[in-house]
Amino acid sequence: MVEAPRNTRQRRAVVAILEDLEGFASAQEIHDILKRRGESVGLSTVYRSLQVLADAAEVDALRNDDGEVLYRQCSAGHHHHLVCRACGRTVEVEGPTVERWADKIADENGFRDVAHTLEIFGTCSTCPA
Amino acid sequence: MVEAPRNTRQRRAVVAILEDLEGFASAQEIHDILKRRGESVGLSTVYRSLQVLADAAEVDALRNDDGEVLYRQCSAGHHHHLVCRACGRTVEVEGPTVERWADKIADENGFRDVAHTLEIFGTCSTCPA
DNA sequence: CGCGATTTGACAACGGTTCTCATACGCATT
DNA sequence: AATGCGTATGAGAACCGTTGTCAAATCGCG
Repeated sequence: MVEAPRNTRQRRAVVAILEDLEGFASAQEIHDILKRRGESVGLSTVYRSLQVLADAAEVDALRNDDGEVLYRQCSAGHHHHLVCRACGRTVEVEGPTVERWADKIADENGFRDVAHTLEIFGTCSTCPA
Repeated sequence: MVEAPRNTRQRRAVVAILEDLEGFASAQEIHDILKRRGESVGLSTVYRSLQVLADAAEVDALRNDDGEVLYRQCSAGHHHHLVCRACGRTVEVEGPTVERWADKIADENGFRDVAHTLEIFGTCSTCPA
């Protein structure tokens, strides 16, 4: 049995931010927001909390073009994202057809332990060009 | 009119490696291969060459889970990749259905300038678990 | 409370990538 | 061939996101 994680002020604060945000944000952005709110949390702790949450599949993580990892509180189950490059606003999308297609392709080529990444990036209607 | 890039020994060497490789490789791997072959090229130059090639769409670039950028000489036209996590061996795949699906989703949500990333990762038949 | 194990945070370290700048060299022109 | 201009190169430093370190703080169970 794995130890339950402790309920610390810091972890609660990080989770609270994630609940407020509707889009993806980087660890450093979340760290900045916390600092601005006066609930300062060490940067290492922010990273650790996000890792734990990501491992527990309570948040989704993806990498932007710059190689930064972005986090977001997401609904359960397999889904993909339509992300605004400008503001981070995100729509969760599902594509059962795509899942099947990817698995079939991999199978046909003899690949095992298959996973796939699929993200759609664009500029959302409320952001300027 | 843009200046044509110069035809240097170094750039030729990098291109030659890419022609030999069948899978994705990182800049550092390519740098190592060059060193092993005795055609040493500075690491900065390898990075620069790959950037130039990627900008010219002569090579494809993608990020692995570790955040490293991998490069590969690819055929023209839009396609995706089935990549072996272990050895980098890569199969180019096309999914017209997926393209249409992604564009439709983005359109329905009012997103412009849409792009998408889609890679399938697995372990190929010649690599151990 | 009191104790032990976990968590925190300031800071160092790390790894991939980019920048700097003096030198080398491709290439068009004589 | 020799010249000159400007880009390319390379060694090393700098950068930046992220992870590791470790002593001090703190959670929560008894």
